[in-house]
Amino acid sequence: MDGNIFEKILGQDCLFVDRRAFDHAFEPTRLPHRGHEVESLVRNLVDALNGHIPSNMLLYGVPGSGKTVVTRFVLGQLLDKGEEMGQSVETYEINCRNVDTKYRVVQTIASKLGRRGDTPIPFTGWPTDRVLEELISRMDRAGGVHIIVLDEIDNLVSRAGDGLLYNLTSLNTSLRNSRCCIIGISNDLNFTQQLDPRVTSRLSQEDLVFHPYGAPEIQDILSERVNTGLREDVIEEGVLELCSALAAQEHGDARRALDLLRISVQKAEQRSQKTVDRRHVRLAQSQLEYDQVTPVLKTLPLHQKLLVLAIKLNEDNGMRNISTGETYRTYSDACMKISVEALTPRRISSLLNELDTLGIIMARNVSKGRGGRSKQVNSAIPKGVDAISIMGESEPLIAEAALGRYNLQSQL
DNA sequence: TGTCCACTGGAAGGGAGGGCTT
DNA sequence: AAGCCCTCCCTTCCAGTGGACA
Repeated sequence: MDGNIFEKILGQDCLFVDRRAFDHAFEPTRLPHRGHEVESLVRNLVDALNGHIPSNMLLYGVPGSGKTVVTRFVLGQLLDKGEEMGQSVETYEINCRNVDTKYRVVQTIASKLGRRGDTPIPFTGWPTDRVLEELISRMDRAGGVHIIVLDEIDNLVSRAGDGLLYNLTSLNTSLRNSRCCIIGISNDLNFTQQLDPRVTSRLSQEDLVFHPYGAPEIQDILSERVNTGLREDVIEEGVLELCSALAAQEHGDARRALDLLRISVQKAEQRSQKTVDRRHVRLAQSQLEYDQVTPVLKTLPLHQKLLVLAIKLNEDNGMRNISTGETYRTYSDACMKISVEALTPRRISSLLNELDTLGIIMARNVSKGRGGRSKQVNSAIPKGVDAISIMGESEPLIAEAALGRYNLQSQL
């Protein structure tokens, strides 16, 4: 081969000026169409600078409606101002999708407050109350105002209950030398229904609803990022409109629009084209659908994979709206073929709910009268994903065996 | 109006695995 | 080493449910 293999790509014209402008974690300096929300947060959090305790807040809105980015933006400015004024303000952002138990949330915050010489708090082992006590003493030691942001708080409550929120919202009664404020961010408007009324009244002293972006608003956000992230005149007419319209269909998700645009630009680059047109957006759309599902599938535990396989198998045989019972029969059949003990129907019912939450299947409860009550299950997996992709490349024989095309037992 | 079906989903608890304390 | 605490994954039990049907 002539020359270095990287040279060909390195020499290519790049359409991006700054790729980070399309990152989900990118923090823009302007937040179009979120002025009202920024102001509400600022009006409340300014108390932290005056030495008072800001009200606890709950921010609601569909995914990609700017809740997290607005909160980060405001807290960033708050920290700057606090430093300038010599007011001690600490902020903690916890994503409750990753940190989803009472112990871990408290442990994460307390560890962030740790200093050299402190006993490190283990990931597990201590009684939760002890970690909570440690948190209180470390907060008091640091002093000032502590603002705890619990992103995807609905996820925490559905997994771990509202015990933690009870503790956190009553921290101020135990703190002597510092003050604490909670900002909960939720995708689910009705999640407070799962809470004890006492927790609800303390937590949602102020509610802020982020309405989904409409297509024109998403278009403004995209234009902003195009100016920062791309070369001039790269985007052809109609591209931003299409990205915005597609994302607006998906409940006004601005992140989705940014992903679409970023991948569209990459598609144009891969083809050594100097501009991005609507065909690139269509290509990006189908890649996004594929990419959304396959990494999630790969990380699923074996029984969930088998469950997805069972649903897919039924669908390949022309079935739609498959009942829980039918899904279970196909699943346990597949388990038998690979000599794995099937889980109980109760467990499978829960796993179907989990797969529904992950967006891998669509399940809804229906009653067929005397035919009983059940779920109607359909897969949400794009057509191009086959059994091998579901089971993962490392387990092709298991996939073949589960489909009955290969005898695993003869190999055991 | 009551019965019945095929489940759903809450509650309780077992057991494995991991870590800390005494 | 024993005892304790925590999470995670799972089972078992069972009351509850929506709507067709007799």
